[in-house]
Amino acid sequence: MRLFAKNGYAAVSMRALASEVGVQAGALYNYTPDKQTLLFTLLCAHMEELLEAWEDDIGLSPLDRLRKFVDFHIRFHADRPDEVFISYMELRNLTPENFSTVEALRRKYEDRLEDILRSGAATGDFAIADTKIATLAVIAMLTGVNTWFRAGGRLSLDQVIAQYWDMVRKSVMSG
Amino acid sequence: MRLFAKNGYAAVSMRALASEVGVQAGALYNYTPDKQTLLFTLLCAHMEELLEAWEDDIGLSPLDRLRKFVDFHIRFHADRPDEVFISYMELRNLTPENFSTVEALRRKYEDRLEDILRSGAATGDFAIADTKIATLAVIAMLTGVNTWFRAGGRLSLDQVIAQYWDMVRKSVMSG
DNA sequence: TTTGCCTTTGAACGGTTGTTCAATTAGCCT
DNA sequence: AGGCTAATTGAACAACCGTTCAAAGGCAAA
Repeated sequence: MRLFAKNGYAAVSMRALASEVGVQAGALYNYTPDKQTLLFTLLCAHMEELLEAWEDDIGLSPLDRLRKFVDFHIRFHADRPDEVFISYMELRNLTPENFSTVEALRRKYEDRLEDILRSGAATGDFAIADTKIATLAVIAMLTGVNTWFRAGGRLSLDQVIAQYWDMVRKSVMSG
Repeated sequence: MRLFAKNGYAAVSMRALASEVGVQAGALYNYTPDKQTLLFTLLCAHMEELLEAWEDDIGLSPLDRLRKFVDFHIRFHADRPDEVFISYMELRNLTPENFSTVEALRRKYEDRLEDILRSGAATGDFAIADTKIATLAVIAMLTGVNTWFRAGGRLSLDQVIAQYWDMVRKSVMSG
């Protein structure tokens, strides 16, 4: 993960991966059939961990569910910068079938957010023209945190989350 | 641009680039000292075109300036999917010096938006806790359009811009 | 201590990489 | 037509790529 994130999948050789774990290149083939499958496995594991970690609470109001989602998404992604970076940058290095699998997992995650936005739109708590677009807009905004946030910087993660929540909340609210 | 966007910088050989323009690999070295500089030149040109294309109008209200920015950003980026893709994905393939140069251009562009947000915050039109964060949040949200928008899809670009403008406007507005 | 199995090595495979360069070609000026 | 310059070729370079595999090594059970 570290090597892929820093240098890119194509630029990391099996020999470099092997030397990172103190082994010769050939030995890696006891653990993965090829390099492509290794990337696929890493991306799948990350997406499944993401899906498993998110727990919705449909007893809450749409607004509270959304707040919880924003908090969860930023925290989960901030904890895993390498995994997030790879799963956005290296999708094109997957075979078409593997890409479809990972993309389906991502869409499944997006659906979690769209559910919240739809329910809020239904109750009139939210004013959203198109929930699919709003979903993608919010996720892009939240995931963007990873491109600049560094622990120990000017702002704490809590402060960052507070402001993002403020913006997300207003962006979907009616009135 | 097309090849880099589709396959990634590292996966495109000089021979592939040459054959795309109907020439042998050696001939490319009359136009670039090396592959790395070619990428750098492309990224620089794109960022400079972006900066040159944006024209602010400080005579307008902060809200109108922001509306104009949203419209401009989405349109400019939707017109250049390859360039945008590359300039987000291939930054790590630049040497440190080249990376700094491109990053400086990007920051310069972000400053254009932050100027607007700051002026709106100063007049009280906007309610923004931290203009730097708001800048990055808005740009991430707008640039995200490129990951899914395709001309001829369910929504026209005008419709997309309208909804993004609605969300951006609300996210920075007071009240 | 020996057996048997699983892991690792290290060399080798054919192919591709970015880059260089002498030799050739192309195109324009006189 | 001849001559000069600039562009292009095609071969060559050393280095590295993902992957394979016979040989060697490590280690627990008998």
